[in-house]
Amino acid sequence: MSLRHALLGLLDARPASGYDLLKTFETSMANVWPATQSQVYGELGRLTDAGLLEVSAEGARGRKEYTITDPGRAELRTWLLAPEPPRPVRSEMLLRVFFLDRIAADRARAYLTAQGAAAEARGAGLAALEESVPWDDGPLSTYGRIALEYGKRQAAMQASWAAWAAAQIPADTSAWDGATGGAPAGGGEGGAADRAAENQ
Amino acid sequence: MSLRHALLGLLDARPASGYDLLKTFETSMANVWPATQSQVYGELGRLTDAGLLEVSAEGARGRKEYTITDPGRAELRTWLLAPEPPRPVRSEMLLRVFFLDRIAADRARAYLTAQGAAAEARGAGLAALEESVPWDDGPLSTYGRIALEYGKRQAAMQASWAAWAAAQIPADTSAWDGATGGAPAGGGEGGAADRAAENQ
DNA sequence: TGGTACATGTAAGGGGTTACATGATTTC
DNA sequence: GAAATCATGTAACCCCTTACATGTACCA
Repeated sequence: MSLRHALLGLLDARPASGYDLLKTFETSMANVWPATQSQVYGELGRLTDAGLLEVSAEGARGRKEYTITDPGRAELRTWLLAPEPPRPVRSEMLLRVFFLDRIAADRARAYLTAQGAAAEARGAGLAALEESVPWDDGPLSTYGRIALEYGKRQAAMQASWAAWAAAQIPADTSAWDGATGGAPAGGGEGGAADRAAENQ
Repeated sequence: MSLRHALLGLLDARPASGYDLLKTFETSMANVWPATQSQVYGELGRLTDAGLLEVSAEGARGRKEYTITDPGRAELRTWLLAPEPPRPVRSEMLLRVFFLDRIAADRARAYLTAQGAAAEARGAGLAALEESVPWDDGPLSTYGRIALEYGKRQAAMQASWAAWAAAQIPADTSAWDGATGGAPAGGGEGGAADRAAENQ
């Protein structure tokens, strides 16, 4: 239930309306914890009912400004300090890799190359962003740079992995014929790829 | 709707029962695309209704063995070849980083250090797994190694990022007092951290 | 006055998690 | 005979996405 904590975190910095928060979710937070209009308004209502937020002002056009309450701040700090168990990770990309032996080798290579190109584009976008931000020595700059650095390193890792991976597929895969997609037939020993993805 | 494709991919290799598939989701696929019992049995029913699977045998204890059909294979290949738009990514860890200025610097440093240790443990687990698998030159080994390598590189990247990040937090943060969590007050210019996370 | 931005809300449906519920077969 | 394993199914609930629905204020 982290949308709740994202809202508390943003409102802990300054009061805001649903509309204000929504813009943040569509821009700044878009790649960390995106949320839709429907979700934001709904959760603001629930947080208010729960006493973690309160409506501190009502403005023109039905605008409601929300302010975090003491219980809300307590909840935020609890969440920040509690090492909750990591949620299950799903990677559609790795799922595809898992089954890439079902398509022709050149198609598989093209898929990996495209993934690499996409990662490089993401990395370039982040580098440009880093240049455009006037960093200082304050906490916002420090943690902002840390978050941005994660994205840059992840993009770089994905790009180099994809290049490496594409090169792993041999130019001549004629020896694979018959083994491709065909059942290893044995009643349950599982293929190497099965075991390999464990603990990814 | 990738659970569907995970099931088709597994059944494209060999027929299996829901119970068999379930074991795969709890072990081999656990870190690529985990799924629960509830989900697997439900989706197998829906896939059968849709004609992408068929019940090819019924065994003891009500066991049903599912086999992929031609339309099922076609759907699998379509999915493998279609570059669908990437789904939104959510990272609870980065969301916490985003708000780490709300807690004391030593707590923040401890959080990052713990993340690094967890990543190192994952990496070690993958290295051990790699050692234990009898790799060959076949397609299963090739794509299995590629998937595993992704996990190893990601773990290494996370560990080194976490170490770097912890070191970014200055030993003396007394200069941060007052700026921490306090609203920049301005009506919407946004802090550096906001902008920094953009496009992560 | 017409368009854009501001501003909030609801409804339907998909996918996932947890928990409940049941029964057959094998193994010790 | 008891326990573990095999084997399937259902119900409730949560979170998210998309789409529908409505109305106000500002600006050119």
